[in-house]
Amino acid sequence: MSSQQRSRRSTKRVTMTDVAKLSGVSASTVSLYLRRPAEVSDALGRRIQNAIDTLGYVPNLMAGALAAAQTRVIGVVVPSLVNSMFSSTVSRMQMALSHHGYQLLLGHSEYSEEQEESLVRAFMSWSPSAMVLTGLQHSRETRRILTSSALPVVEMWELGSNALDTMVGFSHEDVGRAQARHLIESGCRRLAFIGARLSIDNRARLRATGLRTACQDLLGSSNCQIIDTGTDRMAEAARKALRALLAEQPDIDGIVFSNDVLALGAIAEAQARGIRIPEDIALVGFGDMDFSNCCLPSISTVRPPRQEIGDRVAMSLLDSLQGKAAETTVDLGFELLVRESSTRRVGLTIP
Amino acid sequence: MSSQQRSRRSTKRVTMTDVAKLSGVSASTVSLYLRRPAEVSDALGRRIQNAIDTLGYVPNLMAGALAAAQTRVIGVVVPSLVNSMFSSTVSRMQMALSHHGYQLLLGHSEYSEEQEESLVRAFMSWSPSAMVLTGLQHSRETRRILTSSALPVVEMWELGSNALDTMVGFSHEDVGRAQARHLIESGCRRLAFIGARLSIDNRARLRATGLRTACQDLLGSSNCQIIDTGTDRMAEAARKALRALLAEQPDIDGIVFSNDVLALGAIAEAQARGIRIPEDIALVGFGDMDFSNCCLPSISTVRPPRQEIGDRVAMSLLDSLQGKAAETTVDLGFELLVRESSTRRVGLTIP
DNA sequence: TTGTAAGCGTTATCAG
DNA sequence: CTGATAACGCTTACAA
Repeated sequence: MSSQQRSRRSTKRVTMTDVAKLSGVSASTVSLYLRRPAEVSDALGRRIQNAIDTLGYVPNLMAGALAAAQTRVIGVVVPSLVNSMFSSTVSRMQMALSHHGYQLLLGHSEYSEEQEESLVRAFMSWSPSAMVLTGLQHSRETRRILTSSALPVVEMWELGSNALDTMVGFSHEDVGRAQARHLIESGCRRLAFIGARLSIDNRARLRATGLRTACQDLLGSSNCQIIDTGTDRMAEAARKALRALLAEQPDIDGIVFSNDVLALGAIAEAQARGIRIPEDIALVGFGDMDFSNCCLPSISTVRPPRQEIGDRVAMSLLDSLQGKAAETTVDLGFELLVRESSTRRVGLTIP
Repeated sequence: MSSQQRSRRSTKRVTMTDVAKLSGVSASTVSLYLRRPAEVSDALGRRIQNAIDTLGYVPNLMAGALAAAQTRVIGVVVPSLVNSMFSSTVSRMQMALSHHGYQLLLGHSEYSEEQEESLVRAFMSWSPSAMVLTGLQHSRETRRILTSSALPVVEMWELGSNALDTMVGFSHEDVGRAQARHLIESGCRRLAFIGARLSIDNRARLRATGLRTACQDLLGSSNCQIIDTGTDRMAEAARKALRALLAEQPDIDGIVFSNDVLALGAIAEAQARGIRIPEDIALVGFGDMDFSNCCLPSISTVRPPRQEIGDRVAMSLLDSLQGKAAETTVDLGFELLVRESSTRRVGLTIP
């Protein structure tokens, strides 16, 4: 009758059972108290809380998640952590969601669909309660995994067709069009687009497309050069790009950049070559970075709703997590900020 | 003898048992195959892999973590996600650690000890395998929790005494001293420090202290004003701070900033007032931001080892996670980048 | 090399 | 409102 004792690793952690023992109730009551305190009598509640405090009990979320078959985790994939636009969004999401007991599992894809897929895979094994992706472009597998998971999914920072579930963002093509219209109204006639990472950054490409479309529509010319700089040392890459652009097309008078750092680099190059901004060339950036309003000339730019996106994603997530129906498309728009780099004195530039 | 059947939520997920059944082996063999494939015969291995593929099995990490009493999660707290210095570090950590199957649970404290504590608390319930904090300043409770957890802990971005476990970073006081020395060698005699968030950013304060110490040592004067701007709209705050500074002390000839955005703002203000940089006032920033080398004048600054910190933290973590002893102090140093904003023509400035 | 069975610390169900 | 007790899906000690 060897009542064999399986020796098992002794996790010296304080468990719910310990709390139950100390407070003289059953574990299920402790569990109930923790999850729905109102349903436990005051007397017991106090005793339990007491035990928790004296023991320093910390619930084991793993066990809880396993038993309840759900976690309070939300997987988030952004292209880059270093890009402060996405960080702002994530930052706001975290603030809002942590208030409701959710944790963010954060990953960056470096603008690669494969990386995104592998992150999604990794996140899925945590059985998250929801997933948030950036943009609408994903690998076939990513789409399949997410679709079949039936999880709430939010795609942010981009609007379009073919969404998985919910979209929160704005139209990048509209941004490009607005930038073009502004430059053209300022008197520019030969526009160009200088972007970083255009080959992989779908949203930047959409803005370039919008620019070109507007050129076509407003100027009747499809001659709008689009230049892709490398990915590193952006400001310097912009200088090089500007040099190349001017060599080929010296009469350029308006340039749109995929971000403000590029614009700043171009300003430096222009100053070095005696090109006047905005008189000779007007510039518009994207992102409204911290410095954009404080350089000389200050940079006209587009402010994306970076924080608003975070807030709305969180809101949407909380809604669907609580079973409420949420809007499936949230268009947050954007703001064109006209500053010195594109403000030409009237009379000088009207053709 | 009512052999009562507890009805339980049917998690329709594919489990390890399903895989086992389909491949005609036991669950433990599947488990073994997943963890140490070499110890399973090739034939079975192939069959198991097959079953996994056809079923689309995704391991449940919760269950695994619970059973093994350990997770592949590392909790990371940074002051701010939006500050790209920390993002770079985190980004590199994630790259390195994800290769070894670790996930990062990321949180930002907004430079508040209380927020940090509550994040640490939240992270602890995931029984992480390690924790990473920023800086050496933590609440008493945070220290207690971490100390008693016996987890590997890394404090990064700061060096000093009183570490919890391992430190990876550099000396901010040394940075301040180096900045002072550089300015003084360039001929400056009346220095000042303009910082954002000085009241809560311990590292910036340490740099200010270093600056003041060096002034004392090299100039024999403790007259080195330290100004704290607000936390928002930094570039504009810097303009205001510069104005205030000049009103009070018009003979200032060297200013150190707690980051490059502030320096950029000050440059704008100086240009607006006809103050020549660096001839009238020499400027040194901190952070080596993307734009620092591309504005006019380019900003002299200090490049912190942002990415190196991430790499070394990951390395250190992996070491201790594998039971190897790791260095407890890793000093990565920093680099003073002398650019136009502090390069005075010789002869002009020697007193 | 493979299988058996005992946990891991919760939550959910259901009976009191 | 409270308490037994059976899952949850996996790992691991141990036996075969």
